[in-house]
Amino acid sequence: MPYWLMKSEPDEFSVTDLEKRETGRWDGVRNYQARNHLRAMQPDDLFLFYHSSCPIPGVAGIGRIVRGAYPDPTATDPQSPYFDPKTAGSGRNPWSAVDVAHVETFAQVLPLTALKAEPALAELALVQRGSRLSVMPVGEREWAQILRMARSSQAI
DNA sequence: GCCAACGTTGGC
DNA sequence: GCCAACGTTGGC
Repeated sequence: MPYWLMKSEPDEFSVTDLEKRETGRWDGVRNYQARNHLRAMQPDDLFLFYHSSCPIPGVAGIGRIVRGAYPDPTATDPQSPYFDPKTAGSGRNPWSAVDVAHVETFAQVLPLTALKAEPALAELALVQRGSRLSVMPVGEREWAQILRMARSSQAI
């Protein structure tokens, strides 16, 4: 089963927000590469919930896909901050959303700095120079490594 | 707030 | 189809 990582600004939508609501819709992705990853997701796939553009960027918890990709309604909703006029005018919606459920909130965020410092994670797309991709696959070995790191940082 | 890196747009 | 200009992402 594939694993994923998805970025969100915690001011907008954090792992604790997801925890409170239990489920949510992951929408607003407006990059084709990221969208293609969304479309590859299947129910029960797990993902790392990454907090970006915040005091401590890093992996904050785990979520699970509960519904595979479907047309992103925010693209055609003029009230949405993710409204895409081009999509709305075209009658065809190229953007995708998935539904997600909360699995776990880490006691502490596993910071990006720790991920970058770990040689076993050198291949991770997240730590590549200049990577801005907001939805990306995570290899099984990397997944296991990141969970180990998250667990051990909680034990401190 | 700065800036590097990247994606997108639009003139030609 | 090229490529400069612009906008966005996201760490620092």
